[in-house]
Amino acid sequence: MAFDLDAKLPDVLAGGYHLSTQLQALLSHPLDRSGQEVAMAFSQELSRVFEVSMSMLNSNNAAALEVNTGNSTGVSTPAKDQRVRSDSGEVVTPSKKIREEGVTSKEITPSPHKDGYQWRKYGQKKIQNCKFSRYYYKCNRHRRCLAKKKVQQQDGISSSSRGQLMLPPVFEVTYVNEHTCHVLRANDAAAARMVSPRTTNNRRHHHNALAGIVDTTRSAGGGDDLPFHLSSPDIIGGGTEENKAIVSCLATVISGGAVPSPAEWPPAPEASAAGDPAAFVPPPLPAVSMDHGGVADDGEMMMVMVDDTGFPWVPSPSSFCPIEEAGHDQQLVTMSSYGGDVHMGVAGFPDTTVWAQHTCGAWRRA
DNA sequence: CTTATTTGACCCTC
DNA sequence: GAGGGTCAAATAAG
Repeated sequence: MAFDLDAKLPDVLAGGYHLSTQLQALLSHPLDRSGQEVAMAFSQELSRVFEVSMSMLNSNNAAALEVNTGNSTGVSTPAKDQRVRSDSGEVVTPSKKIREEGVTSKEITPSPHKDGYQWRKYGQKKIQNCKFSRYYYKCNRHRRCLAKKKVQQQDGISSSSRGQLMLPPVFEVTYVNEHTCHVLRANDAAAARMVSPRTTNNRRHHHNALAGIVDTTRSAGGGDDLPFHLSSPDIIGGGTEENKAIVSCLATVISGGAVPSPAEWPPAPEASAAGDPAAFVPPPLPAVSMDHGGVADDGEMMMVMVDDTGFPWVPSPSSFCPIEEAGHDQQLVTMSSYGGDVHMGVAGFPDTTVWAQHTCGAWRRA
């Protein structure tokens, strides 16, 4: 497959899809030597498709995407989003509604809704010279999350010019603003705990946290309306002693510091409850680092951690649950990935002694 | 009843 | 006035 220098990304991807289909057909029955060679050739071409696509995306997003705005001129996104100077000299974008927003990324995808977030549609607009309407979505994980996205089905690439093949619809997804929902939700969880630190609800959450289940129930107490802003990462400190303790616990774990040996660990709560004397075996320390963390101006705790793959972790809604056991008021913090299906628990005493941490959704015992 | 979606109206910029 | 983005009342769905 030769790559036309003027090729548009959707065309390159369409070609890749075509190759993939042919390769699948080829692999559907046993291959002789020549068949293997053909399959290898297809595979190499597919690799090139990915290389070229990545290159186009990385080198020049606007030009590479050739966002089809309908005029088919091949001209990249107009200067609408370019910043200009206002009368006061302030650098702003022309549109008031876009002034405080920024396009964070664009992508071409056949599945515009599978990005790990929950979105609420708030508008639909027929765009001039576009065959398909444009859809507008806001992040639905938190009412005050600023993230939005626009989804525009691409014209003219639902069927291949290369012939017989009918391709699935392809969408251009434009993401606007970074997600703030993870921080807002962390704040909600902390606020809920501050409001009612010893309720049966918390006990239920405690159980869920131990089981690695993310309770997606909205936090009570009108947390959505709490004032919040993320300060710089150096804000650790301040706030309640409890919050300080939790932050300190996490910092200890993250830094790989004074974690007790397994022999020093107390039994897992559920092991105690079940009368099971089995040892509580900790998993290896995950390679994580504190990205943001500390106590906000209003005294609420927050944190965002990033693991060695750059994946962010945030406190789940079931975080910060007290464990009243053996006379200790232990704190359990469950960190949750955005996907909600992988968890890491960090627990400790208010005296900042970290006694356990865990990955992969459940407290594991030998 | 609550939540999500639809869709016409409105706002803003060019 | 055109065009794109957002709002919000009406409607649908669970």
